[in-house]
Amino acid sequence: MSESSPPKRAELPAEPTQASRFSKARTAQSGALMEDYVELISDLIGEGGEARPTDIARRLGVSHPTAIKTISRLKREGLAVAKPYRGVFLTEAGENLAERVRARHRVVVDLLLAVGVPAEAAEQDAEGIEHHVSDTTLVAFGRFLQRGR
Amino acid sequence: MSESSPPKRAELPAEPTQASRFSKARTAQSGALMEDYVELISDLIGEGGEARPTDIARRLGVSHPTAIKTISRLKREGLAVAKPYRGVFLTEAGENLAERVRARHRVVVDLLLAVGVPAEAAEQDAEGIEHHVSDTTLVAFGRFLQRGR
DNA sequence: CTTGAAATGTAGCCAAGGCTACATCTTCTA
DNA sequence: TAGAAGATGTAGCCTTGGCTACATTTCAAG
Repeated sequence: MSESSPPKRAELPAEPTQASRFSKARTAQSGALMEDYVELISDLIGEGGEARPTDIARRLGVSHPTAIKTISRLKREGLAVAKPYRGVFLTEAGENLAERVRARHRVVVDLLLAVGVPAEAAEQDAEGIEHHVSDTTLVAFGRFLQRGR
Repeated sequence: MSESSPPKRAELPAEPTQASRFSKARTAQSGALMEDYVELISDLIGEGGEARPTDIARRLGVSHPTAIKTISRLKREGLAVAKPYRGVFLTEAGENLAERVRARHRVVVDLLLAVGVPAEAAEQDAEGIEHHVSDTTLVAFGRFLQRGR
């Protein structure tokens, strides 16, 4: 193919940068649900000693079959274990993930509060925001909070 | 049904609050793609006078059929218009949305920078975060930035 | 020890958002 | 002005994350 032919039309520079930004945002969003489940299961076990699909569904605001289906994926990905009609439990990997998610959630909420977001909105928005906060940003948030106190 | 029967098991308080938080986070994420498309289309038209599906696909990092399918949804929802083999254009509603999204994006990036997030990470993360920033939080961000300068 | 309510699980449906493969249209250029 | 290249569009498939409807299992009262 001849390299000499000039661009036919506008020819934008392709910008792989922007494309990868969008891709990454979408990919991040994919694991978000898993993170929510894992964190919630960990919380439920902490609160009442067990995590039942029905409680998970209720807390997440979804139907119980939806919860059960997602729990299957959790099992498939090695984050949880569950035997039929018994509760759900986290694997080592699941617990680790839960702890990381919990820590990140705290930092995000604290940061929102620190910049003046009302408590209610901070909790609300953090639920969505946290899944898109990279490690780099998380560290920056931490430093900012440190400075502030 | 007899109200007298005591709870059989743990009986958690149902917490509609938390459930609705999660639900809202998921719903927000649903419109995210539409917002990205609308903003990008607006940008492309601004840059080169037209928005072609191929360019949209490239900038978003998806295949062109995916872009085309999403553009159909944009049309279906009254945000864009397009005639076959001609470019894509925004309706009044689409333009308005684009402007709001653009403004919000700026504020989010600025806030991240203001709290010390490195530029690269700020741009990267803002792409995902912005879709979960409520009006309340946006206003708070604005005030914080105001104070800072 | 029976039994019925609540929990759990299964089947099958839907829309969104991806993809590849293939078909068709436009447009630039030789 | 005829081709070929590139843009556009269509078909069909996949996974995720929802749902409802129905079947099965547990378990606490009676």
